Amino acid sequence: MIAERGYTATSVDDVIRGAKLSGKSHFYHYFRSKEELGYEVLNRQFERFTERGLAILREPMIDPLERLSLFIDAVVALQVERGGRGGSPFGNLAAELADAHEGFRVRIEAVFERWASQIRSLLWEARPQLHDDVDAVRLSRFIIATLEGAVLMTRVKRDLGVLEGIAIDLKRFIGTHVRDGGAVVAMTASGSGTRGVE
Amino acid sequence: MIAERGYTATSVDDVIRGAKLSGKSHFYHYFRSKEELGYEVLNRQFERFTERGLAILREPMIDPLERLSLFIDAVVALQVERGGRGGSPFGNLAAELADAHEGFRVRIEAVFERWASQIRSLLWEARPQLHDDVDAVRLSRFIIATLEGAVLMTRVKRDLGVLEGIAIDLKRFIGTHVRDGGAVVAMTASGSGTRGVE
DNA sequence: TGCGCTTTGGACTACTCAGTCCTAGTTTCC
DNA sequence: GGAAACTAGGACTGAGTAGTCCAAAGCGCA
Repeated sequence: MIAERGYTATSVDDVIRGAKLSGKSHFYHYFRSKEELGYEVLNRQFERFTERGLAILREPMIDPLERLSLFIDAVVALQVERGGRGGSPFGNLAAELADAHEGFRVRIEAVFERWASQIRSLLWEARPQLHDDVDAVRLSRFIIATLEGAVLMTRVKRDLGVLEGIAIDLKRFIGTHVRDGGAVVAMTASGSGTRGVE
Repeated sequence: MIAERGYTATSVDDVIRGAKLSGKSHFYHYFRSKEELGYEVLNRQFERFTERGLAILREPMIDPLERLSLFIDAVVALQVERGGRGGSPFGNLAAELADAHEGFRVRIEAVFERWASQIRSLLWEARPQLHDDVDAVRLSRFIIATLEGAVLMTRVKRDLGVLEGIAIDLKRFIGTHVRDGGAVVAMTASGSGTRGVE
């Protein structure tokens, strides 16, 4: 509920009704405040994202750049599953609370940082295939920002084709960092296939 | 206030206090509802953005790709002005209301569409300098999504260097769409210069 | 049997929210 | 002069908000 409707717009009573609890006392038996619930939700969202998304970045048997491509596909797939609604739980909370609530801000910052560090170490692993001047810090931020922005635009336009198109361009951009050895074509090869129906 | 704190988090009473009005009646003399105020705010934000941002895309005396680079610089500068706080008024409202409030959703969609169409026509103008396979629709969406995502990440990390770095990469990506004629270096040349202090 | 955790259910506080209604004085402009 | 628009100020409704408090069950386990 928080991921879809936002933190402020989700009342404790809504949560209680949604979870079919008996009343306030039941809720406050487990959470000291709504804030604490929000933190816990953010934690669990990140855990889920770690399992279903970031895990791909660490697959040891697959070529790192291929993994990165698969990860981008996974982000697209996750969004398709939800029908393009809801968007990114991190991006949503960030937009809502980054300026207003320092507690959330630092936690969301940590989420992005852990995400970025996963990409950085993948990039480090792929370094023999990449140009020497590739800035892993900058590129990892670029990838995250573009994906977050893409998910947001997709939600506004209600068109999953937006996300798919941006994913293709993002892969292409990553491909420009790859040495032109001839053998490496991982990035440009695997598009996500189906285009959204307009 | 709405751009900074969000629509839901900004109460009508806050607005009245901020504008030093005498009371509710004064406010409701001009706006039928809070919703209508929100629409008007969105309109004005877009007008301001049109004047101070999108105008650059239409400058007739400057090379189109150079204009695009300058526009990206302007987005960065606008964010620097605000100290990285507040983020994009469109992105914020989008994240907050895209799923919950159809009236805002369509209006924000229209904003992004008008923005994208400006970039598309610039790309059309620059077409002699670009590769034949450049997809203007997709590229325009990519640029907007990346900028929106970058502004959001910058706000979370409280580091303007994030936005500046992404802006550089974005220009570089646009540069990969340019024909290698030798003369065209507009994109890679003008970085925004200063790096943020970490 | 008895202790402690969990569940149930509701009453209650103090506050904020958008929006309405009413009255009265002040500009502005035709 | 007079109508219409604007400013001022406050009382009020009805609904929702986070959070507290209390009392009585149900529960598992030693």
